[in-house]
Amino acid sequence: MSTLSRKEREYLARRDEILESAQKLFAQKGFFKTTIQDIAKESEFAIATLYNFFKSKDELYTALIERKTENLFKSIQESALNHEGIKKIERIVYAVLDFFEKDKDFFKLYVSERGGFEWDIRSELGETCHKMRLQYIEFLKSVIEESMKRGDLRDKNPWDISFFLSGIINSFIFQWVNSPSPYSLLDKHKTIMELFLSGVKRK
Amino acid sequence: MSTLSRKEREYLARRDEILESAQKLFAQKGFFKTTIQDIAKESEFAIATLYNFFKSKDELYTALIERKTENLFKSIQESALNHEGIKKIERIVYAVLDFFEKDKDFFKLYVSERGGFEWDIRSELGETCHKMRLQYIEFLKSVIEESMKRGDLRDKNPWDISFFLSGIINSFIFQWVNSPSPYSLLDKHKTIMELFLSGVKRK
DNA sequence: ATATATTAAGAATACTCATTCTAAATTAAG
DNA sequence: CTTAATTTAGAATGAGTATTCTTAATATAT
Repeated sequence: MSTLSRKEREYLARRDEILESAQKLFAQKGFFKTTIQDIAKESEFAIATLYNFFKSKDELYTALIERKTENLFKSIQESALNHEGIKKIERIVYAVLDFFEKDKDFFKLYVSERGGFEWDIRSELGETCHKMRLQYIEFLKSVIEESMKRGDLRDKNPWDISFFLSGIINSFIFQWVNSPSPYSLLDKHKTIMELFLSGVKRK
Repeated sequence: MSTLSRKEREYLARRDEILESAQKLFAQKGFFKTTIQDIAKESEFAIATLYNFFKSKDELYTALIERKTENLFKSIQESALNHEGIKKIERIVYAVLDFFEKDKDFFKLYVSERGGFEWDIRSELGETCHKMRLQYIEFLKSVIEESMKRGDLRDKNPWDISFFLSGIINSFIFQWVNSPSPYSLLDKHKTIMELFLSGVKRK
């Protein structure tokens, strides 16, 4: 039995429905071309009702990105527990692929906001996204440094390697999101690790 | 002596000025938050004058992206001439880095449009960008296949390797664009090639 | 120098929304 | 059942801004 009353649970369930509808539309058409009316229709709530849940369109969007980004980081960190060295990196890569495989739409928002190019530098959302992105890269860096200390990886600038790894992952997700023929993203896990570790040169 | 009349040359020069001003603003604030008035002020032309050069804001933006993207591909292809195998790949990577080092603002637009997430699926701009992106990846793929045939690279799915390579390049440019401390992007050329060829695993 | 075409400035137009308001309908609670 | 709160539909409001129009100024060409 939950500690929340039925009313509270229903409130949160409705809020989630709105967020999911909004995400679908934002991923399809982008922030600016998605209207509140679109979201109202998709979620089957009245416009005025949406404003009972969120103060503004911006707040709705921010809530959406923040919630999911937090989930992503939580998954990544959990997946890394109880593993060390290269195995730990492998678990992280798997967790990222798994997360986006289950939530393709979110990837579109995630990369759209990466760097916050569509936002004023001082926008609140830009700040939040930027912070989370740093948090992610910081974590990657710490894991990579650990692996270098263990002697699993060559000694190189750990920042470079973090960007290298996230770059590979993103480009494979990107390819998958845009591919017309559906396949499982997780199938690319092995390929990604192999390329990351050994590159493409013939020995 | 050019084949164009002075008038024509001046016309094109003005057009270029507008495009450069627009690029600066679009890179700073994004497409939707940049107004025609902003562009008029920045370029020091009147609003009505802008409409003598471009039918609409969309057309201006499209012209901008297309022109530069074409330049990028031209540079890449030229740089690859008279080289073979890994050396050829190295020249291509260098050309990309060099291009964006000289035109940081354009990178922001380029990645914002990659995949066209901010656009309706049927938008004309989305189409064009998508075509050019394919053209780029096709070229990369052909060069990589060539290298595999020569025995320089291991035999793998050439699509995967193309995305791998473009992913590495993009992530290093991305890092550079967002970095507060300025450094030369070209300095990363060696690192990129090394990672691409040999990965990070300790031998 | 005069006629023609181009450019400028900014007002006028026309839309598209985000957000708020209103009054009726629905639901929950006592 | 009655009262209070929530939800709804859709109209009203109010910004913002792309695009066009008008008229004056400027440059170009003959």
